[in-house]
Amino acid sequence: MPKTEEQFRQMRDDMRSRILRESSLYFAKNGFGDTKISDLAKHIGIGQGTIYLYFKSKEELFEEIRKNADNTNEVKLIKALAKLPLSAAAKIERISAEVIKKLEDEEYAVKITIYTQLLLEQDSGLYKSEMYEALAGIIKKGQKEGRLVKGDPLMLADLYWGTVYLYALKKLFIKDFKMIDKSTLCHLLEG
Amino acid sequence: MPKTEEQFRQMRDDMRSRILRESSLYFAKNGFGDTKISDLAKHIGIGQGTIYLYFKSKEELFEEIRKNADNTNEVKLIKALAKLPLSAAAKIERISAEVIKKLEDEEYAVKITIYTQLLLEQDSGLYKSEMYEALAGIIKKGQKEGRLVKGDPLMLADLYWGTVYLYALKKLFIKDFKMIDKSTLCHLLEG
Amino acid sequence: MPKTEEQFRQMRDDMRSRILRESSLYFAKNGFGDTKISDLAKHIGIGQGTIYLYFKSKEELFEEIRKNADNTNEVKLIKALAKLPLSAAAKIERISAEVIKKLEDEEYAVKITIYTQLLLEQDSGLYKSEMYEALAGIIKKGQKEGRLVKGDPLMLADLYWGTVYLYALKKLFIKDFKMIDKSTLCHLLEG
Amino acid sequence: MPKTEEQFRQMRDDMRSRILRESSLYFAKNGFGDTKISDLAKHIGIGQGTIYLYFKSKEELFEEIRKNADNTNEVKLIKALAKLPLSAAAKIERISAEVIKKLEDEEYAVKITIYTQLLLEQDSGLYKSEMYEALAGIIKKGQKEGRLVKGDPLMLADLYWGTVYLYALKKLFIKDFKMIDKSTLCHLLEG
DNA sequence: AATGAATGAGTGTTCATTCAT
DNA sequence: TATGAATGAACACTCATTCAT
Repeated sequence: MPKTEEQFRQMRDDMRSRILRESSLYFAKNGFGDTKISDLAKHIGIGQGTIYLYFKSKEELFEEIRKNADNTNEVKLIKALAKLPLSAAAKIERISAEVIKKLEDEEYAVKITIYTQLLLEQDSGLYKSEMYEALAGIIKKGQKEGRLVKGDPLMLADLYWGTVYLYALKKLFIKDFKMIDKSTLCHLLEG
Repeated sequence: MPKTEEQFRQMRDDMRSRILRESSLYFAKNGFGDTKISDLAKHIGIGQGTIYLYFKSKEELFEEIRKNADNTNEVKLIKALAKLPLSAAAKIERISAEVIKKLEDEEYAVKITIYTQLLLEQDSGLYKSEMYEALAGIIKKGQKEGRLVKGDPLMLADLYWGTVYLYALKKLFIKDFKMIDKSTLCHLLEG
Repeated sequence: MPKTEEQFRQMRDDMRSRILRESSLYFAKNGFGDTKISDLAKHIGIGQGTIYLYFKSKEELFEEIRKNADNTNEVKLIKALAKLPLSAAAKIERISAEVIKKLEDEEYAVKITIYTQLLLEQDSGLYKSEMYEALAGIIKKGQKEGRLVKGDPLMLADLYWGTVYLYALKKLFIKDFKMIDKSTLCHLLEG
Repeated sequence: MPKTEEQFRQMRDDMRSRILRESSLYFAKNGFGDTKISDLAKHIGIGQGTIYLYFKSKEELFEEIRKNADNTNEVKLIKALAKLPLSAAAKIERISAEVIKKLEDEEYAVKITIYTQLLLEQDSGLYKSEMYEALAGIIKKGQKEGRLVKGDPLMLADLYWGTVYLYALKKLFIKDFKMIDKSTLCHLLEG
């Protein structure tokens, strides 16, 4: 037994992450029903059986992917930003720059895609998400400062994140697409 | 039961339309792979076999739906509008008003959804669509008039229609959602 | 809809019974793990899918078969017999005649087989079965009458039914086997 | 680690025997199809791969077990006994005492179980077994001596060994079961 | 024409077997 | 030699499609 417990754990975690990562891309592009386990396994480059060593079923794998598609980092970023002594417009510029940069990474696009689709499927409305509310807070302040467009802050936040979702979709589906530029993204909220 | 030839034709056409209409909603919400014929039939309120009296296969039904999801009317509207002696801004306002009104109808939302997803799946890029090009034409003129935002007209058209797609999705998925208002939609293109 | 509700129910019940009957024979001969659904379906002469219209899973089908393998009729017979004004030896002769006659039917042999294997798998011992206890009651009386062999009545009942199980097995597995004759079966309990 | 050739051989033989012993118990209880190699390995307390160092396949392991379930010793015992100047009844008593004593050992019960099931699965009938024939020979003589029950000697031998199989099964499946006593076992054949 | 029970090709899942360590 | 993670052939199960009514 030349492997230490630690190395062993590492290998298992690596494989699990790999499956999650590759699967989320595949599911995001093809949907649940149109994704065959056999194709998925081939795409990842492992045997079908291997998937079942890490996940009980296709269903469970899918649920795990959805669970991982949280927005904790975005929320933290926005909340931290909100406290800084900057104009709302400047904050929105920072957020936009960050988001556009992150969208270069396909994994991030997948995360945005899955997260947004989750929100759509809960018919509770999109407005209960912390990410939306945090941005709405900044927008509200910006409107008082007079530099942002008028309108319900939550609806504007919704439009903003919706647009981000739009470009995440394009990232995933369209080869050689052109990313929205920062000024256009900011313009959604700016007067 | 001496029904006329005409009545027969009418009944067949009615059923065919009904299946197409209800199916397109179902496919738009659930995707192709996640839609079972048995569920679909139950949703429509007919037997599974009945679907096969009107369509050769699930695939053909889906293709028919995609074929119907054209944008001929939008293109006509925009092209007609383009020729009128109005400012680009006014034209965009007219288009926006029209689109927002049409989106009250779920069927229209389905059409927009399916059409956009079709474009996404062709990785040729979204920019070959006549609908996009027609709008881009108006934007180009508007930019010369100086009233619209700067930027590649085609990309701005893409943003515009993408946003429309976004609210079509919301219409389909979210009970009691609030539609984007005209001024916000116009603001996407206006300075 | 030319079928009445009643006819429809009848057809469903018939198919369900047919699957249960044929499956129990197949499972009894081959065991659960060695029985393939595809073989089973072929054996019954129906499609694989049909089995799943009536039973959720292979497991559930198996459980249903076990549930049906009760011994209610035997217990009733023995209890009724117990009350009659006959000698224990005569009663045992009647039971033996009945059992040997029933064993001509393969279905009965299957029932006995499955029932006995159920008892074996509960490691509670075989002695909690009503069928064993009812026979033990008759044996006890017979021992007082002096015509039966000595020994723990419950253990003798166990030997008796065990022997019946043995010949049920032979019925299922051996082509052209010779059934035990009544006098030999009775001799197990008679002095 | 300078182990001698002999020590190596010994270790290999020990492991092989251990796998055979534990597997035969497992197969006897669960059947071939219901026994998973992974469960079997866990039960034995070795890795799955280890089994394949000693046996080519699950099938071969099973065949090896069946091969070992011969009755050479019983046949020898009975044949030796047959020649002795004893009454048939005495011989049967000796056989019964021996069998009951051996059945204290679970391994012996496994052997009987597998051997009998082998006979059942050949639908050639149980009567071609040397063990059955050897006992039938003694029974035949006993009937002439007038001390044994009447009936076809081979069928009586069959009943006798079947009963032994019955108690082997109980030994394997039922915790705290009570073994048949010698007089009851002998009574099967005695008048 | 309309139905839904029946079918079997296709997909999800298991498990005997291999192989890197 | 011993291990158990990885594999893919084989099996359980689903669902698009057919067909008897």
